[in-house]
Amino acid sequence: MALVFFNTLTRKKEAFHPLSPSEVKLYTCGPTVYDFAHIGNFRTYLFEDILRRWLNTSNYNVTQVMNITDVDDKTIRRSTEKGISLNEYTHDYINFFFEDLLSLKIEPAEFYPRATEYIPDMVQIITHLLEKKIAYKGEDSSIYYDVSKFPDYGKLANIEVAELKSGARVSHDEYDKEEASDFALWKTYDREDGDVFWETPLGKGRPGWHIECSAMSMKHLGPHFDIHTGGVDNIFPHHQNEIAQSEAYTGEKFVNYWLHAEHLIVDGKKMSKSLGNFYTVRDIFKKGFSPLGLRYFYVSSHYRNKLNFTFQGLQAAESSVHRIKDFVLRLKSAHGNPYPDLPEALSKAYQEFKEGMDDDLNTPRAVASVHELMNLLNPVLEEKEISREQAQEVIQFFLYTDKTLGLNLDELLEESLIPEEIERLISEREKARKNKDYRKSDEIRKTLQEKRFVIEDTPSGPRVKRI
RNA sequence: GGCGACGUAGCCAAGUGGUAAGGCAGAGGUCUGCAAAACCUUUAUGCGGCGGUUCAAAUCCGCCCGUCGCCUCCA
Repeated sequence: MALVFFNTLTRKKEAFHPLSPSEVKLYTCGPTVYDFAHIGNFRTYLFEDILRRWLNTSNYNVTQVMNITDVDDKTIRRSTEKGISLNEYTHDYINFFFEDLLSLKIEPAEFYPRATEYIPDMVQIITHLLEKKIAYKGEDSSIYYDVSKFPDYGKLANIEVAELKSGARVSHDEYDKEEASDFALWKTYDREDGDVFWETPLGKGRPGWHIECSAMSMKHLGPHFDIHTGGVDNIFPHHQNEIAQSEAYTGEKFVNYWLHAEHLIVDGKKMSKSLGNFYTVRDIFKKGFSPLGLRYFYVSSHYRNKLNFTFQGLQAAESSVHRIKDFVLRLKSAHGNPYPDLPEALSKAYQEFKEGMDDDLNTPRAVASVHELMNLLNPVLEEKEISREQAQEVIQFFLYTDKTLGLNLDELLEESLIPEEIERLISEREKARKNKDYRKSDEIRKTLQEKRFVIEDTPSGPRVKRI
């Protein structure tokens, strides 16, 4: 089976065909850097990482852009409150964001454009839209997009614009635009903006939110590209508006596949600071959970289903990661007789992993194939009925799956090399144990623990692990 | 009010017509000087409820119940 994605645009699973046979152009909506990103944000970024990794594994060359929104109402307000410049303020949160990406082993995108660095590109698009009479200047001198000029407006979210206009939450009085459903491309300068403004042919002001993504995506990926992703909350209005702006500007189709990640909820409820169920990834690590555990937790659910975060669930993920790591280390020291059924089991595992991933990134299915193989081989390993060469083949399978799952198994295998000094202590301890000198053996175990190695005695001798 | 998603074991989660994957937790066991870890066995006559279609339904249809999301700048 070939790779299929659920496309929000058609609300169907579609076979994936990039515009250019081996290249994929991918735009992923990134953070607004007004605060630390939370575990819900990272669910989406992790989904995008899995997407990127699977495309790579499927032999596509991926060019990924992730924008950084470093100017908006919140960043301006908070930097003003703190009494520092917008740049100073966002600088820190950009760094924190990259640290968090790194800790979760999210592979870097090719480009991380910042909104403030693309003002001229936005101005160019807006100017063109004004010339085409698709945009207009409102009573407050801000520039708005006239959605009635875009026939398919609302299609992405399956929303009728006619109903929008009478929507309960929209009050006409508050706006200087002609229709409540129109949206801002350029916001004219307001006192509250402080020293955040750009003098442009459009007037003194700052960009609206949606326009940055149109400008930055098209700049790096061209007017028409393959995949655009984000959280479900971005479907409307953000992504709809991007389509309207971009297609009106270029006259051609903007994006072929729109993929959206469902939200993470906490204890069955929307995460919010007032409920006390709001966590950043840093909060999670402070509680003693590992980045890989959190990664596995995200992967254990399909990206289009709501994911209910609980500490019990996270603990389960941690346990699963341990089990996988342990299995891989066991494989490393395997040396027995060849296991005749291995080739069949392995090819089945490869096939099921691939089928799961190809089916709209069904990670729970893919992960199950890994566990099934472990369930089959653990008893085999117990009986030493697998050869060193075969164990290597199984390790290759795990490394293959790990290119997508990202549990750092390659590093684990490298680290599993035990320094000579440690080996010496282990054999010394074994000697003491044989002589029933348990005081000495326990002492050595303690010493090893201080050097961050843990000993596990098994019928076939001691095993050592790094902690 | 409009649009939409979801409801499978104690918890998490696959499965969209052929008789319930997988994980965690629990229970029992193996191993062990102790410890820790690991490994093995085991856990849903049933998939929110009630009807219907069918030889066959978690899967299709209808109604109901429940949870949640979006509906103008929240991933």
